[in-house]
Amino acid sequence: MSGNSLDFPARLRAAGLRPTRQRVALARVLFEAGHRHVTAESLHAEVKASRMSVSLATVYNALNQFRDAGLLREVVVAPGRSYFDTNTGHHHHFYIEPDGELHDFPSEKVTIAGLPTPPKGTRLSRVDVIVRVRR
Amino acid sequence: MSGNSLDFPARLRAAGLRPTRQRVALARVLFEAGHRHVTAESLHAEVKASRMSVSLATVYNALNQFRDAGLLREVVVAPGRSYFDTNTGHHHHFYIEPDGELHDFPSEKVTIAGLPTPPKGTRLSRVDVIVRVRR
DNA sequence: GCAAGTTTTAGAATAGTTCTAATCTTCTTG
DNA sequence: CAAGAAGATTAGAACTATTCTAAAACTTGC
Ligand SMILES: [Mn+2]
Ligand SMILES: [Mn+2]
Ligand SMILES: [Zn+2]
Ligand SMILES: [Zn+2]
Repeated sequence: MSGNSLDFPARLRAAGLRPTRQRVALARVLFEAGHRHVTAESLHAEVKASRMSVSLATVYNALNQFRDAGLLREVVVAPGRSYFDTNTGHHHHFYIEPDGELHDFPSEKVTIAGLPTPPKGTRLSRVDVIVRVRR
Repeated sequence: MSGNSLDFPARLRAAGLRPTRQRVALARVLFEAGHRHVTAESLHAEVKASRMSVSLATVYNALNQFRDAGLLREVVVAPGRSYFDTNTGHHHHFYIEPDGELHDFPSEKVTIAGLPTPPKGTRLSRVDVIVRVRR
């Protein structure tokens, strides 16, 4: 009884999205294995290799819709490209600079103490920790 | 006896850069007041308003050279644009999401405990903390 | 099955950034 | 301080990631 069933049409419907062939194919690639970090281009290449072809515009549309629906989270670590993360829970990232690889690490064991209060008139939205490493 | 004198030609030379008219004008705008966070476009607009005109290509060249020389640091917080930061010391950022504003906060009072060790074959390069807030 | 609303798509458009190559400036050397 | 070499600036073209447009193809509820 996992909250993340493999019935992708149902999961899309639950998120308020019509389960079109393209969205189901993308959801399958994104969610059927463990957590993933993809770019629009990498996902497009992957889904193309998996028989069903989906246009790049649709990949961008789906990634933005999935993010807006809370199925994905967007991660900005490098100028010029966005990553989309199937892990929507609290966690942080290693970013391996030369190859552009992202790895999760849990936020549970990490303690951030002494953060100042947000500037006047603002509310906290999210705290991102990016540990940049090189080979 | 500040390490950051207002003799911009000398500072540029010390960084291994020829003190051309354009670079001196940009350095003045960037470094003569306190710490700043600029984008290429915002710096271009600012320097244009200050009498001397500098092409956008030169602004990009100078920002990249200043960063490579250690005079600036590049901050990636939003998809599609880079910020350049005149504060090159250890510190972290508030990012005010709707308006794209960046504010520093010192890393001295912030303690990050329990960070996992970098993946095999990698060395730590930098830890970025971005506190995203909205109005 | 049909109509009504949605989605997909190819290709055009846009935004931020980098590149090209001609011109101009700065520096070195005599 | 003049001349030449090396380096910098610039306009505009090119490039990359992403979004937009509008026409054709789907999905859905009846
Ligand atoms: Mn987006
Ligand atoms: Mn750059
Ligand atoms: Zn992640
Ligand atoms: Zn800063």
